[in-house]
Amino acid sequence: MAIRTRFAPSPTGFLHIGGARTALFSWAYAKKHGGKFILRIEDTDVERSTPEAVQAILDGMAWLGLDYDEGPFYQMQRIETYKKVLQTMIDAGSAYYCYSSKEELEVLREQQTLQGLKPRYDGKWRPDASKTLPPIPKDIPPVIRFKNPLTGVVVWDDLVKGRIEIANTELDDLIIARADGTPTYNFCVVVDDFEMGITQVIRGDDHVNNTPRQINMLKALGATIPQYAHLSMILGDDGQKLSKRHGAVSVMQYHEDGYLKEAVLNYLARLGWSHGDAEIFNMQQFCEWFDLDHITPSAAQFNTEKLNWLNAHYIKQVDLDLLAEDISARLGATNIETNGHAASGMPNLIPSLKSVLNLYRERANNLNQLAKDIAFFYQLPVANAADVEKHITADIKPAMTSLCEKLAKIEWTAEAIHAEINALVTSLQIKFPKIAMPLRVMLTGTAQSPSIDQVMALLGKEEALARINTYLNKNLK
RNA sequence: GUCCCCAUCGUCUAGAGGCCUAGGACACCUCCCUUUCACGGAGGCGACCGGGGUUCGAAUCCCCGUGGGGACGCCA
Repeated sequence: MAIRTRFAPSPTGFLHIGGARTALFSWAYAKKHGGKFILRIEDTDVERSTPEAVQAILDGMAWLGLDYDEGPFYQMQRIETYKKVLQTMIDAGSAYYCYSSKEELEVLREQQTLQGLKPRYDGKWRPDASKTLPPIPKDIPPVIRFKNPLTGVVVWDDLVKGRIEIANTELDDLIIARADGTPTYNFCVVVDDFEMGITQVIRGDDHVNNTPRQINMLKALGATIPQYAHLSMILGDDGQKLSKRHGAVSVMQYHEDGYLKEAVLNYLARLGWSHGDAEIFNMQQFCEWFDLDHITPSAAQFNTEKLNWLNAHYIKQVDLDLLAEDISARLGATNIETNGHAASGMPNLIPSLKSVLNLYRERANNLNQLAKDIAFFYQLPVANAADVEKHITADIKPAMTSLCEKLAKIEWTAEAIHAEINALVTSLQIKFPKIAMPLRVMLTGTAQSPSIDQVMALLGKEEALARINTYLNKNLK
């Protein structure tokens, strides 16, 4: 049978890391088996669903490249279908009207909780051959409840957690349509999974408790029961549960925070799933390897350090044109131009972004940091005061002046620059850093950079000498 | 409270009864490289929650604890 999986978020917020991983696993499973991946928006909670949230989810999936074969289907556009099924179930006696008011149910729940019982519907309106139903109140619009079996157990072989067994006595008759006639979550899921021919339901394990109810309804509808795979949750970096109040962020936030989607995908893939010792792999490999057997049933803690490590890897690997495009956008966001125009106060030629990235990508693990680190090529840096004080001292002025004179005459390559500095430190019998460090601070504004000769080569002769002279013209301490 | 789930280095994990003196990765530490900071390379530290079984043999199977989590909505 053809594999059909689905991702079914409710649009009440952005696509967070847990949702993204669920989508990724569902997507990969379909890809692996040559099946279809379906996107379904579960928006039956009209109060909390928003179009912005729908868009945020779509954006998140688009960024990660999680393309779907069918959908997005919106449940609110399928109301007529649900109503038909609802009527069928009432006619068949597998669902019934319930006139218990919200207030009444609340009192019931309170009493049960007080008695240490599991809060549940008492079956007041459940039709039964052996009992007569109370008279129907005029002023209460009824909800529809599913007539859950009273005995027996629901069993399924969870693809990640193994066999799970829940007694029907633990379940009550859940509401499948509200008083206003709109169907509820558990019911819509059942109808949709059935009608959309879903073969594997891969979702968060907060749904484990819904599964027996859904299976019972599926059975009542005469549907084939799909296989279920319940993924455990992802904890925050601090081991705490992720929530709106605590630590949960949109996947798009990772983009803003300087992460490559390749790193996020690879990281997410390894969170709760493994393929032997494989740590670094692309999505094509992932789709080939992916299986449900190697998913850990226990919760996983998010680890930013490891994400950073993967990010560093992919910054080195990613296509240079794409990297330049990304960094250019990040620089542009801070009004730094990189394409041929000189920034204000910096009259000389500027190096190509790609050549700069070629030198700098090796040492970066974050795109924002990378953009920040290379900004000095495109605008005058504001030097770190402590570095200036430490490295640019009056005693280096003669050496620096003489170096500038030499540099002015040479062909501007890293090798030639290096040779000049070397000749200078040799003749003066000083250590290389004695010259390299002040140069670094003068040129880049900081005491950290790649080989200073390579930085200078990229900066260009005029600009490099100009920056050095700015300091030589000052009174140095 | 009731039901369900989970439990290997700090973290992500390998592990399907003997291949385990428990492997890999991130982080951390040391050394090397070096022109600073990184990158990179080589090492190191570091775990089977506890107790009972089953078995010739248990990280692995079973039971009981303990700890953590989830669910108990006219939310999804």
